[in-house]
Amino acid sequence: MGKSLSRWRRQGKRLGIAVLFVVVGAGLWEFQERQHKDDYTWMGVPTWDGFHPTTFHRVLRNDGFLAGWSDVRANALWVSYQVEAVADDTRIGSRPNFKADWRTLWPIGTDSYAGSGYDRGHLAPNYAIAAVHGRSAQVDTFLMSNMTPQRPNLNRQLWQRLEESVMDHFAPRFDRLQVITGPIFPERFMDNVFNRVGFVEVPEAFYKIIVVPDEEATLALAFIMPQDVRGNEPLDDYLVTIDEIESRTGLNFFPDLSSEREAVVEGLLRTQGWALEEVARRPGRFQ
DNA sequence: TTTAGTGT
Repeated sequence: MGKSLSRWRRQGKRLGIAVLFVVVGAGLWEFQERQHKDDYTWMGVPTWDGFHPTTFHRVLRNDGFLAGWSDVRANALWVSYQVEAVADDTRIGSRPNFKADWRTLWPIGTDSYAGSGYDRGHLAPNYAIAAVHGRSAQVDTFLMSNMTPQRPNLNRQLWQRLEESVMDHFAPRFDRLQVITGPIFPERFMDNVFNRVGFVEVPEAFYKIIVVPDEEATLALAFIMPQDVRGNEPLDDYLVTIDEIESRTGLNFFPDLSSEREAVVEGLLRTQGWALEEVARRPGRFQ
């Protein structure tokens, strides 16, 4: 009797220790996860309301950026990263090779865009991530989970000019920026469901949100650029409010923003302070 | 090939 009681106690103790390990481990994991998200986002990662297969996604952690991966669209619905001003003469390492990403589940190979007429367009950009976050982050931007089918005129010209403006014009003005970028799909899922490059659904447009993450004086600039552009259009032709991007993507950006500030930051189109006119017509590098 | 790529 006494023997079985002490064995029971011993087992109880072991179980207690195991539970303690799980609790502490889960707590550390959660802490680390939150830390990681805080480093790469501002006012929370994008969320969505209700259950919709087209907005449902899971967060992939990369070095230098997060990606909200949709298994339904085989696209990242958003990528989130921060940049800061770097020296004018900053050089980055040579372009890494594109790389398949096993986390996507879909077998998206580096050659799966070949002959499609679409470029493998970066969502989180090579240059900005490399210049700010280093080589291993740069390598992660070449994961196929960070690619989306983009028409060459957009990717190599208009979109490239926008990305260049972020690092060469906006970042030096404000020191630090929060950027969220991603694809936009036609309103009706069935209209576009078979419009794919391999497994990857082809977006009709792309958005980029650029925010000065200042508690008091939040400035935000947002763009939507369609696939079919010539490439030399002025950047400010594509300005939109964050609200418009939210309504076209079904996502909620900066969910931790108070509703009063959200109304201003997301609902109004304010370009004061950005000196957009200085870069809007700057030519691209590749034409 | 200056921060974007494809294709030979």
